[in-house]
Amino acid sequence: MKLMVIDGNSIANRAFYGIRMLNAPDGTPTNAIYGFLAILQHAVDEEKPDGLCVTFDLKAPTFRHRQYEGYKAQRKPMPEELAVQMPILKRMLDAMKIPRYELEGWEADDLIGTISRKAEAQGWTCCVVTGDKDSFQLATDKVYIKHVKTRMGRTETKRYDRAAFEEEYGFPPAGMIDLKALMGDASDNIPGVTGIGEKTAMDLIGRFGSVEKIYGQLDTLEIKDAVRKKLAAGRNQAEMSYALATINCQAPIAVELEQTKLEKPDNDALYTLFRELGFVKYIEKFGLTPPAAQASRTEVFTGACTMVEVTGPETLEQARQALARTEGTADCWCLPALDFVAVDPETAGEHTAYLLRQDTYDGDYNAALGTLLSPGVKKAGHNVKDLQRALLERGLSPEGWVFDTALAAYLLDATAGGYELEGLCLQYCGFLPAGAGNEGEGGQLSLLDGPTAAEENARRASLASAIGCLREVFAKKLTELGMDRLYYEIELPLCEVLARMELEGFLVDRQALADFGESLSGSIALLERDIYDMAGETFNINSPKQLGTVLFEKLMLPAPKKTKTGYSTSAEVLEKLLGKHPIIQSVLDYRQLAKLKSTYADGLIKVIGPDGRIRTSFQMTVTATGRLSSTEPNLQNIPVRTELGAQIRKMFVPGPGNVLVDADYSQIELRLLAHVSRDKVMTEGFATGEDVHRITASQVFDVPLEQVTALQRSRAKAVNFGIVYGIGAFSLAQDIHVSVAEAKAYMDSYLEKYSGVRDYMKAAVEKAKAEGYAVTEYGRRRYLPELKSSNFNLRSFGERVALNMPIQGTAADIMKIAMIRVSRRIRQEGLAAKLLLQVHDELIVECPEGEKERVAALLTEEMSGAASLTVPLTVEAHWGTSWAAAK
DNA sequence: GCAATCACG
DNA sequence: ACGTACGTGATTGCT
Repeated sequence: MKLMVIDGNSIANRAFYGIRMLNAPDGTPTNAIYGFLAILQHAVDEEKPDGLCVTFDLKAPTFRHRQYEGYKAQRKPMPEELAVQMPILKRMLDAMKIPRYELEGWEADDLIGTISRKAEAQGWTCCVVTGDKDSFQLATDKVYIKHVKTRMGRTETKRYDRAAFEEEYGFPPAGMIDLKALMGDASDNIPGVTGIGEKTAMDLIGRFGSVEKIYGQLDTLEIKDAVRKKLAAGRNQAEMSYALATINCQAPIAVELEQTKLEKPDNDALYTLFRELGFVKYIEKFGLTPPAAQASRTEVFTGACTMVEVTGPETLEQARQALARTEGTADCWCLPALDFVAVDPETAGEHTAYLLRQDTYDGDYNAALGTLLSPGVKKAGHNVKDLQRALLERGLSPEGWVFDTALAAYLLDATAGGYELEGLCLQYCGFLPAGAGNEGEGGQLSLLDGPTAAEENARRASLASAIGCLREVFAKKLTELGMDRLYYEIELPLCEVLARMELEGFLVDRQALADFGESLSGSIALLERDIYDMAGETFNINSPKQLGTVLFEKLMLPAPKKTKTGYSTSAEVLEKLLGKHPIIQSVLDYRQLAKLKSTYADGLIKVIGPDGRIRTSFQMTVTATGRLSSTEPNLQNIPVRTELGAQIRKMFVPGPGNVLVDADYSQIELRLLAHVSRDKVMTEGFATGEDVHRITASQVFDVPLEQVTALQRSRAKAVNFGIVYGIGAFSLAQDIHVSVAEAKAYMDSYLEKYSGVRDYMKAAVEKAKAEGYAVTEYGRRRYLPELKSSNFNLRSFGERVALNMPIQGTAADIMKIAMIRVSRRIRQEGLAAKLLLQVHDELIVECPEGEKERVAALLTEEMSGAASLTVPLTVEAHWGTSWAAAK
């Protein structure tokens, strides 16, 4: 029999510091709980114990405090973020039916010692799971320590039984006490002998065995006289430290090993807890089901309805009629794969769900889909933009979508990370759709038998009905949070605009891209040879590790300032070394060309469609601020800043007879800063139509506008940017290569001249602190639990975000409004123009040559008119026969 | 699967 | 004393 004893506080601590911040849906930090569970699971899997229990420290002073008042005196209190997790962690253990032991006046280690001795006495093996070394002294032939280390989010364990301990330390486990008696323990404030550190102590114990033996023959030991002196002087300290470090295995607790035997968790309690914490994965892993009280609700959405598979004209007509009866009420739910349509059994008056699948439909599947999802049927879906794109690809109408559960979840919490239907359903509706977790994740179920067709259909029905349930909950919440306009008038209408943009794609000149790639290959080969020559060896220049070794060890270039897991070889570091060795320039050039080739030349060629066009995918639920992002490929980071990189933009072209029109907002974020801060000076500056950075330079450096130098303007520009990001003087100094004092002077001068901005910055942070979130002019939120953190860095980050999010986010809102307006105007005016791309403050449209003036004017009007601010919202539009030419 | 790097606004 | 700017995504190397 084997007992596993877990050192609760120690493991919670490891988990807390080793795992990135996690939050439950309500904002409660959960990283320590999550990590504890992960470590627990891992340890149980490895050790397969028969019994399991956890010990905890209590706040009350222990007998050691009475022995020595300095004991743990300088120990910092547990961080608030961890402290709030402890009661929840204990609740979790209770729900898991894992006994936990804590005793006033005793430490967890004493309890562990007591329990392990008892287990040993009854012939059990005992495994102690801890992150500290204190309990190593407990190791015997039957008791071993499983030492847990977390680093970089990974947990590693090492087993210390008596033999392993002796091998590593060179003396038996009990020597651990003697070791501490001599060297002390800073974290517990155990003094040890003054002047004796780890090395000396290890040596002494290794050679002479124990404190007792050392003091018994102190005068004759073969040691340096200095050490002998220190030992003699510290005898009292050593004896007291010995006592403090000794784990007392006689704690008065009643432990019945029988009680520790593994039991099935309390399903209802654990389900409820995991649901509160948002631990969807663990609900699946533990096979938990909703408590009976919630089950009735689940049933409505899963098993209770009849399933009609639409397999031909007859069933199609039946489904069409059912849908017609529900017209206008949005009770048709569509699965992401566009292969399932369900009708709410309650509102439709009949408990029926209709399933249409391409593989089982006998007839024109597209036509059937068009019938079920016609514009007149008001539909709710999850990721509507993708559904619309799929419909458009089949030549069907993308209209009639009135709710998107993914978008709603995103507006409710933009930093949640993912918006899987299963997780949302659990979090907001209180049940997990049937069959969730039975697939994927390498679960055993899927390895044995796949679900039967009926089970699979039930799963789909359940998922589809989750959309119906979520819609009810979300619609209410959006209204409560004042997000109706943002949702129904911005996000939802934008879906169709984006779906059409994705479908359209951007034509690229494949041949030119290939030629460019070829020419890069040539240059890269030359640079490669030069670099190898200068290095005196060949190595992988793409490997920062190898490059670091060559530059800083072989060529002995001056020690780089930045080190994390080795040398940093970033462009920023290399640029500082530019004059020192010719290899640096070559490496920088190599890096630039390699990037252009791999990511852009080769990377883009790979994704060109058969019609020569590249189709990106816009993500609407990714960013914390409300911006879009672009993936597979990312068309929002096509090079432009360097001349060579900008070549790539020459290969983005219009179709025959067409031109590209490019329109971008001029300084939209700074204009928004002027607007939201109501700063008089900045607002007036924008009203004059002068260059903002120039105006700022004139203000900050106190010179007339016409005397502003190029250097002053560029520094002012950096300050302008920095302010929007909530920068500090240090970073500004780094950025523009001036002293910190000088940077600070610029910022002070800036905030004095633009005092409205200073007031705004203060007010924005205070407001976010009071309300718990930052918000845009259109009501988009970003929750900021960081603002309450006791961690200085995390809190400072929250403060910068509180400044930046309303600005970046409002700009994103305005651009979304503009896109919808532009799209409507193009349709109203009957133009052939097509929106192709959005790059945050820029729109690219392709249109026939003859439309270019009208389109440029239209873009300018609709973008400028998308918001009315206290400053003009200026737009610049250009056209040309490539993206490069249209800038 | 993560870290380092670098492309964009 | 700390540690140093907001928001993204793709590629590469390495464990």
